[in-house]
Amino acid sequence: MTTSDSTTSDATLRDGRVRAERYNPGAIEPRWQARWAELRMYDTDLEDDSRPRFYVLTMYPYPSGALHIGHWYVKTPTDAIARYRRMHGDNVFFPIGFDAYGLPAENAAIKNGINPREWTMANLEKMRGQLRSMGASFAWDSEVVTCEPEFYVWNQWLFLQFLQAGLAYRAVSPVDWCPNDGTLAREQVEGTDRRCWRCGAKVEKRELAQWYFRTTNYADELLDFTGIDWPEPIRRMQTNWIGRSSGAEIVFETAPSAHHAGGQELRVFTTRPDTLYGATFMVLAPEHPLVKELTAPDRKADVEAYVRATEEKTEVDRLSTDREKTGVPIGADAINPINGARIPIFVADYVLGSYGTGAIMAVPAHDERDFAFATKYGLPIVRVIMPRDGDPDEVLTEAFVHKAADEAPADDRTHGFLEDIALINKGTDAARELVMVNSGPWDGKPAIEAWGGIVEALEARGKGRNAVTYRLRDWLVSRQRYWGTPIPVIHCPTDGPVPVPESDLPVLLPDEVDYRGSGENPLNRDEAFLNVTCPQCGGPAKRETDTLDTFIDSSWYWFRYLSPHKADGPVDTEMVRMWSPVDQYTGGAEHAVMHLLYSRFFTKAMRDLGLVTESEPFRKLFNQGQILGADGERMSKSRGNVQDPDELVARYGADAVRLFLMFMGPWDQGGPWSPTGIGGVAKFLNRVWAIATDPNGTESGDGAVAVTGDNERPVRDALRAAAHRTLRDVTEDYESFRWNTMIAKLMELSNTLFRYRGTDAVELPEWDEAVSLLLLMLAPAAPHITEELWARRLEARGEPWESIHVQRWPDYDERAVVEQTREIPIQVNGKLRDKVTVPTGISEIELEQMAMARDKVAAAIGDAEVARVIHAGGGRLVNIVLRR
RNA sequence: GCCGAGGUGGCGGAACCGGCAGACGCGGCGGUCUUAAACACCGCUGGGGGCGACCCCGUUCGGGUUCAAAUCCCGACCUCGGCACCA
Repeated sequence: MTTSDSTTSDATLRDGRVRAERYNPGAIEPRWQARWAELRMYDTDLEDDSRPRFYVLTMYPYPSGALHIGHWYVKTPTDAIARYRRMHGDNVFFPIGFDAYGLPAENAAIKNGINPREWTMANLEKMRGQLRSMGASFAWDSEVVTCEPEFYVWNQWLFLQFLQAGLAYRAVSPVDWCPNDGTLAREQVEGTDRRCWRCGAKVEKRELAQWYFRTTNYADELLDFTGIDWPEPIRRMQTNWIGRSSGAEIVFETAPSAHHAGGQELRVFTTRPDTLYGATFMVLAPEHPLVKELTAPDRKADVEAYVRATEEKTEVDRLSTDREKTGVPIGADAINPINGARIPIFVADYVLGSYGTGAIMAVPAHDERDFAFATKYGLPIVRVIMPRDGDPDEVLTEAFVHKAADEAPADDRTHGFLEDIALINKGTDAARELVMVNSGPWDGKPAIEAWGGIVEALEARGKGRNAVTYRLRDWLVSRQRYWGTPIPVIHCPTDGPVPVPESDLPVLLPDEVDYRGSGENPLNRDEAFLNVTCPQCGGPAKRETDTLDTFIDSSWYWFRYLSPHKADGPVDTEMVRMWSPVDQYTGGAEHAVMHLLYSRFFTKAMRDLGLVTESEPFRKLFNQGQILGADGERMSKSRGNVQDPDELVARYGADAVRLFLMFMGPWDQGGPWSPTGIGGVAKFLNRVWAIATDPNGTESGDGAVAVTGDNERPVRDALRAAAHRTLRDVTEDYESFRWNTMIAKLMELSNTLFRYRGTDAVELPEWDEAVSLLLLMLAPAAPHITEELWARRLEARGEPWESIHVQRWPDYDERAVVEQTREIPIQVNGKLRDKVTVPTGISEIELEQMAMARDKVAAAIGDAEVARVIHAGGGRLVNIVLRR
């Protein structure tokens, strides 16, 4: 391949010299992109068993219309990882695809009357081109597009398997409902004021029959991150989201009264069974199923009014923590199973229907919320735990909250509460100093003993047991939307919901849509889609019109990359076995409790269905930061602060944009977008170009002297030292994705080489080696310019072309990096006074003498007495300490 | 309120283990080249003082440990992200 034709922009200067060819990314980049595609250089032979496999994955984009700079920010450094691994000889798989189902397509359809499929496909085609303009080494032959039947049929198939395995079920329950977007998963409701994650509208509650996936089955396993290397904040967020609390379920019974026979069981969950004697009332959530039944006739009006008021109350009001507690008595009592005490029952909205059993035993002495409620309504407060030397009659002014588990080692805590009985034995002495009071036989005993002892006592009588509760809910997967995977279910008037037989899959999503300008699911009006016969009885039935949450697609798409067109199953189990888990995943932290948790759930569920062998999807995860708009706000079309990468690419080239994004700062940090500074990396690339194409150029630095016989050796050593030290340090930076310092070091090397430009040094083999190393080190980050310069080097030597991207990553030479001399800072009393340059092997005594002999050092010491001299860090620094 | 990340020049950031604070780049100032501008190239650029060799101050703030602290400890303050009556 000839390389020196199209980029030439030679100009003859007035003095007759020919100006060297300038770096012209606009000419180079598309040419190499086409060449790589033509050679299918990045398609992966998945069967290749001869090399180590490395699966690099970046979160697939939603085809929203156009790439923005944020896509570049995550994808181009990920490409550098892929290219770097390839240079280590790995068989790298770096696929790409599109998360093609989702709301924006429908919103566009409603607004502009465009068919969602056409809209999506047009965007997708445009974005394919943009993705290619990155010069990323994607394995395009493995592309997955989730709105294609060959993909979503397996969503349906998996749904049926889940159904059969009891991992999917249908239930009527209050769901989060967005007026624009319909049903939302709990994770898709954001903020205290509960807004839709997509459109920002206020989310309401609605009672609907919906499909769920049983994520809670895996709650405990999802808490276990063994074997995966994920950022601590993500693990924390998931752990908190799952919210495991260990405690006890205790059975209260209603007391007989004028209107009620009593004996009705009321179960509560508590993390503090040790406080059972201090329970002075009970609270039911307004949604609690027994509220109606237990309410006394004379309390009915009040209770109903309260329950209705709760329903009407906005979620903002209900959930704000600092709101005053409210509630009403229902006119019934309960019996405390431990001591037979009769305590009143209230309904109050500070108890949530959706957590635990929807009912609590209230222990005002030891719970802040219960304390506030009891104080407000004048209910008794009975202290049951106090310090060993405390006064049992002391009046509490606030709840005495002391979680025994706080005394246990932090590692053993789950959510700050007692993990299990075994933990009690780990309680420290401080915990043992908290003793029971007002608790019958337990008085005087340490609270941490009562914790388990009381549960045991209850258990013996069938009134309680150890129990674990999670904040995690099952995953609501139904969406009242058109543009998604149809749920493969048929509703029959006689047989109820009936799964579509596997042989009838896929249930194709009809392409013709009639929106009539409303947001209502058009499937509800599609008679051909709707009317079917029941697979069981053959009678007329209706198809389910809800579609699956698009997060289902992203919960297993990376498995599908390994066999995107496989027609007889969702995954190729053998390929998955070879390639799983993904070695390196990159994407945004905003998916912490959604995609990244769902993916773990799916992997475990698919494992239990025998489809995959691994339990975790992604071995290593890196969360890059987010690029904000110049205004510091999230980039969005509506704010008008979106940066279009195409403009930058047109002006500076893809390599410069890639480098600039990497150079901005630490990758996990992100930050507001500002194009100031992109000129700096462009200048760097220009210099690299000048160094490689025109070493004799004159517009160079003047730091280096001409090479003569006298100084040839030091120049050679200096060139080698610069190149090999850079290689040593840059390799480390690549390994830990520290792009900004990696590029800074390459800039330093190029600055060094630039200073030698135009001198005889460029005739030395060490110069050639340094230039070669510079290109190799830069290749993963700036693939086009390095490929071009590499090709020219080969051409100049008459060697056949071979891509720089298949070269081996070089090893640095230990001998080259050894320092002959070293500059040692000399401190007096910790203040820098001078520096001395000494041979590296110098003894401490000699160094000390040299240091003392320096004028500045002597002046700083004056006539004070030297107390001692510190030689720090293996001769890195000398500190002379004076006697005071 | 709870959990997490962070606070270093005019700006983005570097300093990984306590050991020369400010690498690298942007911006700014001065200069070379040019009719001019752009490009390119060279020099200076944390603050203050001094003619000067140099000196003092300086990593959000206040304490502490240490020969030595941006780095470790204690206590504040501020910014960002997540969760939010979870019994």
